[in-house]
Amino acid sequence: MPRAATTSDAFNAVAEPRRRDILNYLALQERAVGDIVDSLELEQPSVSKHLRVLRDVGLVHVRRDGRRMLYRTNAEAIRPLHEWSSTFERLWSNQLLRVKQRAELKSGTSNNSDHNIGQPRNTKQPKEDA
Amino acid sequence: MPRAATTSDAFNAVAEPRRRDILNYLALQERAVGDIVDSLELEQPSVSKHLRVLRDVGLVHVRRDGRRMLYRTNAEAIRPLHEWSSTFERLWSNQLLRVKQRAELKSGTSNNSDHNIGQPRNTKQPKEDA
DNA sequence: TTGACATATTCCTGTATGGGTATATGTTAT
DNA sequence: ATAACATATACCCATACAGGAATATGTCAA
Repeated sequence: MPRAATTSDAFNAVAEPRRRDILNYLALQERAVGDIVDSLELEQPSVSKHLRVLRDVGLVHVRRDGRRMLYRTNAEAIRPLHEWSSTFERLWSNQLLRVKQRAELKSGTSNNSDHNIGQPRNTKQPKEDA
Repeated sequence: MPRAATTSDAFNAVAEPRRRDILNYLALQERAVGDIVDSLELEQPSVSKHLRVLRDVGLVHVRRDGRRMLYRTNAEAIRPLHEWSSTFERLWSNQLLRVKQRAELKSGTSNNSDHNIGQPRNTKQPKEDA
């Protein structure tokens, strides 16, 4: 099986840098395709294709204005991504803290006691190691 | 050109659901490959391959323990993802707010005044529309 | 209707997957 | 040295890109 479709979810859609650029660009104002082409310096067909993907995943909204199509980022659709990454937020604080502590007191006192993100499905806790 | 390599950055690496599962699993404790295999119910070679990708992107740390390899999530490497998605945080609040406002007062008073994420490169502002 | 303008879609192609299976590499125990 | 255990790599394959070029679709203007 190849990689999952870019249209399968926000994670896959956003993996492409140009699409992130587009989302940034469309975050505050709705814009016409031509504006994206000019501003991001991409080929028009390329932009249309990227927009197609973003649209399929719900990352952008579209509206017709005469002959133009106005796109705008749908921030809501980015939330899952943000929430998933937030799961690790406190971890990197801890990790930095740990490094600090190790540097200050040169004794090996490890503190391990975070929260939920542990076992996903089976919850089949092996030995343990830290 | 096909899609960018999964090892090109965290965004691409994390696009694969199994890899996110693995990162979740390795978030709190370092674990041996076999434990991941058992817990996530994946084939061993598959897990090794995913770990290879995660390792190349710096999303996990490895350490040898006898014949076992102990992996652990490197939360730091997830930050870029979190920061990018955070850019849109206030937007979805605003969008929800807007919907609310529209529902309450049925007059069309749009408020547009966010922050930076607008033009990426050229800064070629078209008309305006909200 | 015809043409200009704006955007979308189609076709073609090289390539990097991810899964499955088999096998190589590395480490410990006997 | 040999076998068992733990992981990593190598192969093979079907597939979904993403870019480029050409063309189709849709809308407004004259």
